[in-house]
Amino acid sequence: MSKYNPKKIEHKWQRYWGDKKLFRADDSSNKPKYYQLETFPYPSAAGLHVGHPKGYIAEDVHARYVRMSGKEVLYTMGWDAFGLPTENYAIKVGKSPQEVAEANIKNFRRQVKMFGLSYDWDREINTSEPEYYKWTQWLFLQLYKAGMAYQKLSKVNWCLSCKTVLANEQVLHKTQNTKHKTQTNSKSQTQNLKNEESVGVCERCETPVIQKEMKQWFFKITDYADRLLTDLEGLDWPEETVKRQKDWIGKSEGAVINFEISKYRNIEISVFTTRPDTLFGTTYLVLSPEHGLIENLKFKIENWDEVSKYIEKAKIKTELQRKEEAGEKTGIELKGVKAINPATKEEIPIWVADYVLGGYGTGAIMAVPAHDERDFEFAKKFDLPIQKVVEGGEISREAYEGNGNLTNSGKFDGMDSEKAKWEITKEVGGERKTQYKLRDWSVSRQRYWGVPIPIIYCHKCWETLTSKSETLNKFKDQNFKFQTTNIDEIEYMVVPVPEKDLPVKLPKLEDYRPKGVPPLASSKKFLDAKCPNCKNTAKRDAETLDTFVDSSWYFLRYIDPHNKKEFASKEKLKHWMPVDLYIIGAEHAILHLLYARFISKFLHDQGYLSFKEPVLKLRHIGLILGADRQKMSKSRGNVVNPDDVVNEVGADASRLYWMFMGPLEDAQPWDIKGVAGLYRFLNRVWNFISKLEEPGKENREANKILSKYIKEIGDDIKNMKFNTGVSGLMKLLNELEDKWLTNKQYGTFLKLLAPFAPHIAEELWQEVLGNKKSIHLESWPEYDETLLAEETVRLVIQVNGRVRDTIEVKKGLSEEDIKKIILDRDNVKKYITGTIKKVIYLQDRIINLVV
RNA sequence: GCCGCUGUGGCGGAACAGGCAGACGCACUGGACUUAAAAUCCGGUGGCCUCCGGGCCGUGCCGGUUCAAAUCCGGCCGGCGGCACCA
Repeated sequence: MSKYNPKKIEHKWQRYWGDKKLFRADDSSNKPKYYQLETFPYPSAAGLHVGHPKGYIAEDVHARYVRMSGKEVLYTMGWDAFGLPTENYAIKVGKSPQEVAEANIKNFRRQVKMFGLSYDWDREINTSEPEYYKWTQWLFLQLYKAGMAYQKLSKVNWCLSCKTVLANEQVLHKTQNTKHKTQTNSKSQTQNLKNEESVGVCERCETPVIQKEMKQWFFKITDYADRLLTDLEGLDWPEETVKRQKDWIGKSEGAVINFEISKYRNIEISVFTTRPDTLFGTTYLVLSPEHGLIENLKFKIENWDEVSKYIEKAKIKTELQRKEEAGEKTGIELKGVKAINPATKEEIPIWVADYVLGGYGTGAIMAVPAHDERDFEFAKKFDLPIQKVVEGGEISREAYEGNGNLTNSGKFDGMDSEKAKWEITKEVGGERKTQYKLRDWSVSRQRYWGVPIPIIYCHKCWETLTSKSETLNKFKDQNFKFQTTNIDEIEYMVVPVPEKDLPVKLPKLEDYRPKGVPPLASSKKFLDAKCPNCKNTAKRDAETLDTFVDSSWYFLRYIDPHNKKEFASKEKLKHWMPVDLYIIGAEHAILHLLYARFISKFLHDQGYLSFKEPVLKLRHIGLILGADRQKMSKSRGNVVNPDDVVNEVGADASRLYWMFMGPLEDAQPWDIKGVAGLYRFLNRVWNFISKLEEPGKENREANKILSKYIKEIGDDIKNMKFNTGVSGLMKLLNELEDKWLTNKQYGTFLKLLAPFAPHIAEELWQEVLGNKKSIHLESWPEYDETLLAEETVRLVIQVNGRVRDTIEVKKGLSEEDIKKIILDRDNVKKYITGTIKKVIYLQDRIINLVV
């Protein structure tokens, strides 16, 4: 008998499955479809780390089980290849991003393949290939046509020295004082950090980063806010993920109320409030530094110098700094102007403060210090009046934010605040309004390694447009909601690249380093374009799309990855979508999933898709931590490379170990020592072949045991409890160990093992048992109910709630039967000191005698 | 600060839906085999006490509900993650 040698068999079967295309997803199969999706990885230079395989193996075990259960499974892999880290790495090593990405993908593919995952490799995609990004650009154009893609000025992180936009993750959060590394108490360390002033600096040159307004493309995701919220109902998603999406969308209901400016009654300040019932308690207004009205009031503001200085300072603060300072209120009064409270008709002061955000609501608030904690703090600091208008708690040290009956509110006194909200809104001519925190999705990136934005800017068209109305009509015919833009003081017509000209290919460059303009702008060949409309010279948009756009629709491309006419055929989409199971890290709970849902809804509205929600069932994978229980990172030096693990014990034992470590969604520390147990287990499976029995001498007891575990292990996989599934296999083998099995019985065992350890199962199935077809084409075994019913159970006997005895009994006995049997037992009699007052009996499980 | 998750042996974890806490594995340990070691196989392993029959305690802490609590309720403490002035 040969010894178990994973190296010898694993590669062999991987090639066999690949050559036979065993896991090809058949579009025209008449089996029920099942679409399984997992995060397609970002192929970094570092290669796979041990966190990746956890989700992949779990999906593979599940996919193999679902196939054995008679479904046609679509399960494949691709590469989210565009993105900043690759570009930066390429610059660092002096290669092109194309070369780097290609090498990374090659390495990732090799690593992924060594686990023997049952992907349909014919559907592999790569977001950085023109065949893919052509459709990303097409998607952009559809959004543009529908008026869902537009340009506006927006704040970006800008490094004055590198002259480039920085992503949030490129802004280092640097503290002014040096950290004391000897400090061991983590609590006091956090305390220290909080007291230090921090600034955002460029990761490359350490120059402080400022906020700069730049023209950026946005997708109008806010149009879908309400549907993104309500359609979350009914999805089989982790509760916390649904909640986080809801919080992110941030729906709040309130009213917009206008305040007149005293003496200048034609100017009004609009505020959004969720508490119009507290209007009588509004003792001042606050504008955000960005508020447009401030400039309008310039000549009426007596302390303009101070005000403009405050505003300038506030504007260059990075988002990080603003977050840091949260709680420390600053602000300045606009002297010389007053607003009129529409409820009390009294004059109230107007302030500017950066605790009011420009991007939310109307960028201005009515301050009710008695009933809002932030207003309260501000009022205390600047000595502003506090007027209580809701009967509730004391207002001395903090605001009362609850509901109650009104007071000091004229004719509304005594009214319940919920009711008063809308009564008061009506009284002052306000308007009920629903507000969302969700902002439009900024998609422009001033970087090279991404999808070029398929837009051309034409000055000539703009000139004609403004002089001749027939051009205008021409654009109308094209069904575009036409837009114009201003770049460096020159006006342009925004002309979308015609679909027939897609893809706009990403050119190779000499130099990828940022130089103040996007890298693509330095390529004259790329930049110069013929206007598709007037045929004159025009220029291309030189920026690229956020990589979240690439990944917002990749699961649609898997369905029809080689389609040259459409992003995917309608029939195929209808057949395979929506996704039946998506396993993804919790870090993607908001952005990626929100964007994917948004794009699906958009394409649905455009008539391309027949479903509203792309993912029916979602599960998260927990992190694999280092042996030190810290997040794995290069700097901590606790990173484990999966290559080493697979080299050591083979793919099957590794797969089992990943699954055995613990629940899928929990984080677990990596402990290589644990792998040994799984390797031992597989050896025992292998060595069992010396105990195979002739047919006809089937051991009935073994069938009972098998039946029990067919059910248990199948249920575990279905419920994605892979850890107990593996322990089930071990228990099963332990229980079979002293028995002889027929080939058929051993084959049943191998089928249960097959989803978890596909190579060894295949080897034993074909080479030892002599089967001619792959075990992975077999059906999941059926269990015998009558055998399950024959099993005896161990009944627990309690007296006064304490376990005093156990007894082996047939299933299904009545309380009377049980009592007859147990009352004679010494262990029971011993504890029954008086009369039995009460008996609690749970059939086949427990009997409790209360005396 | 707010929100979410989480706390079980030396370790990873198990325990249907309130019903034997610690399955399964790691590590450790006793034995068999071996000249020896490795591998393998058989056994032990929460703590304390024991007259060796067993008894008591035990799932972060305090209290409650129940015949019965790791599980349900109230309060507190620790760990992890997310959000962060959203009017």
